[in-house]
Amino acid sequence: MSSRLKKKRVTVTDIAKEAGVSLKTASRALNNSPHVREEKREAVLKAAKKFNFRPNISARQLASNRSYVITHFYDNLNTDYLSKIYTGMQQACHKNGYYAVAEATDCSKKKFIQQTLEYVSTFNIDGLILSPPLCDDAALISALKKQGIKMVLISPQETSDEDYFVFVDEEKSAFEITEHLINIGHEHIAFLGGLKSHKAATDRQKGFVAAMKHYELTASRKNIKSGDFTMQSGHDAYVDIMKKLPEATAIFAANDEMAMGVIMAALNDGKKIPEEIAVAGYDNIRFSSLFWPSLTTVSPPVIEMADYATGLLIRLISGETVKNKSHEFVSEIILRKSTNKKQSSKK
Amino acid sequence: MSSRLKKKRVTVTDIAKEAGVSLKTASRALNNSPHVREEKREAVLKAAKKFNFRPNISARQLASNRSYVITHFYDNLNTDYLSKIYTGMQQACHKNGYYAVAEATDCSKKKFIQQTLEYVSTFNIDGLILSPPLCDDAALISALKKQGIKMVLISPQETSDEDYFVFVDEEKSAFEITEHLINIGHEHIAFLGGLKSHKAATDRQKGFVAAMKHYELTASRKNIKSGDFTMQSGHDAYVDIMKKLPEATAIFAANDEMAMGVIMAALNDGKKIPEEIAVAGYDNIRFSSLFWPSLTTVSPPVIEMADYATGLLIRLISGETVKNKSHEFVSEIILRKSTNKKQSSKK
DNA sequence: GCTTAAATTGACAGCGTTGTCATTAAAGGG
DNA sequence: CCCTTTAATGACAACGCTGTCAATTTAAGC
Repeated sequence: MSSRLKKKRVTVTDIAKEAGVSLKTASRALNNSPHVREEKREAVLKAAKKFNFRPNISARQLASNRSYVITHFYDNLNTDYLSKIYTGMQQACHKNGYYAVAEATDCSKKKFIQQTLEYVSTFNIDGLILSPPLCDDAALISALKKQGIKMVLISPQETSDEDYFVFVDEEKSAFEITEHLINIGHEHIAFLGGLKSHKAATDRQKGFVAAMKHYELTASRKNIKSGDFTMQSGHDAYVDIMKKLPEATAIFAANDEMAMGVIMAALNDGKKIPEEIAVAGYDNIRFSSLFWPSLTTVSPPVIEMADYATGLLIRLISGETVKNKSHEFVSEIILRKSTNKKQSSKK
Repeated sequence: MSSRLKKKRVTVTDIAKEAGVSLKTASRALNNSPHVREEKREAVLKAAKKFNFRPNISARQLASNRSYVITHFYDNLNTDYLSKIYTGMQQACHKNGYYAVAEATDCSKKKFIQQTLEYVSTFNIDGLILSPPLCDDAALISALKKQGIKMVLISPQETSDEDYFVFVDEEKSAFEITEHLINIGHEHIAFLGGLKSHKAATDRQKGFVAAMKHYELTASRKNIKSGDFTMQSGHDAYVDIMKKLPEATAIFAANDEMAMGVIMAALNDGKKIPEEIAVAGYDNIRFSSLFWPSLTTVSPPVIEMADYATGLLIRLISGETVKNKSHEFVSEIILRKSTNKKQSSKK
């Protein structure tokens, strides 16, 4: 019974016939070209809907000499972060008929810049998203620029007014989460920073110091330590902090892993969390909500940032001129069990 | 000076001219067609190399009516797992000139099957990779089959000999890691299982029981508990285990998160790890190596599985007939600090 | 060496879009 | 109401590759 007819694809030609216009007019209408009379546009869109028309992406790519592919280059093992970026890219790509691809690189390799350029030209990539640490590789970026390829950077450390980028105000968020600790009654708060070379870490420290000063609490050598972002270093720092500042009742670590190390050391030390020691982190890694006790932390809106960055990139690719070269995002403070006792508000 | 000549693309025609053959012969040589004389093939490949020829993917897609895109559909928030699958897919895709795409779905939605079918036809997807839980959605799979789309499943719970899939022997790995605990001297080992509905969890339990029996140790209600895969449930289970089986010196949890919960509860309980309580997990989530103490666990070769699955899929797409519909993988046992004391080998 | 079968090769027509450019219709100016 | 300008439209040629099928070459058989 089931006659296996080769299912014919619906093409623009079919739509044009149905709508009683030429192929090209149909194409224009479907691509939001301004040079189409309103009534014809409607007829075309109606026909397209009727036939459930989907343009053939390959044909479009071939004819327009664009790939409709945007690639995110990364050199980063934090899959959590990568997935969020990919999700954001997908969101923006879906809206615009683009493809999102993620590509790992190894920027320590000598040939990586050349390989990247080759990749871009082989696949005729329309645009790039670069995340840390690649977004700070001046040599890579200038090589790409020379090729005339569009790109948008996510959270670069150094910003130039030549580049398009998105970023998040780390200092502000650090201020706010410190403020939260102060508001719930803490006065002796220690900060556990990260590597000096990491701009985000120093920004977070600035925010901490600013908040402490604002509330007339001391922020000095005594309550500012630094780690290397690992859980182990968080553990060690706790021991150190308790030695030098035994009156501390709260610790704010510059990333979640160190915060978890702090929590484990504190538990090991017989302290109750959050009753005796409150702990806050930064980043909202996936594990922060699964951890026990769940971790109060700062959640950067990575998905939104990637979505915005990709949308911006697509506009650039389309030849639009965009005035604002950068866009600021604000992180969310996520209150969880590691600081949440009775919420004795002091405010 | 730099005359902005529009960089001309190298096409198959150029290669053909250089090699002194026809367009079609060049095309054949470049596509490993068997019907080309060796000397001509070499000439073509040499010319391609000389001109650094890269085929235009869009043109190929258009002419061959294939998209060269493979999509991984998932409904899973474990970014860690997803990233590994994507990496494996990328590996296989790179080797074969395909694109890898990852697409989130929500299989609780009514319309999700229809949406999936639409997606596949819109983008003319050549093949699909399905991971849990989608790989066990019979309705989805039969709908896709009806469309004639090729797919390979990753770790399905139920296997049919109609489907192509890759899987990993959970029971065996659970046996091995239990054996490891026994080998380093433990006799009273508790198992912390997961949800009954989760086949992997019951397999892991079977492996545990088998190992215990094999070494003539008891595995009964007393030392088999179950949790719900969360860290909190690991914590609670530890308390329970210590009540019912105070002589326990090792705990094997059916996933890493529960294992971490166990560790935290044990530390809180004043126990030293691994000296007084050894803990092993399962899955090797990213955090397992960052955790402190780092976690002994079972690491399923997800990247390799995805690589293999994708390679298989590409062969199916190419029309190859593959006899072995499934392929088994073996997980690696990763020994870390949470069990590693002196390695008092008993064997 | 001749006939037939098999392997190789190439001419050419698409694939479904978009770009170009010439043509036609509408609008505006006097 | 005619002439000029501007907007709208359509014919047709790309885009770079693969599929089809007929033409040609090579190998095989006797």
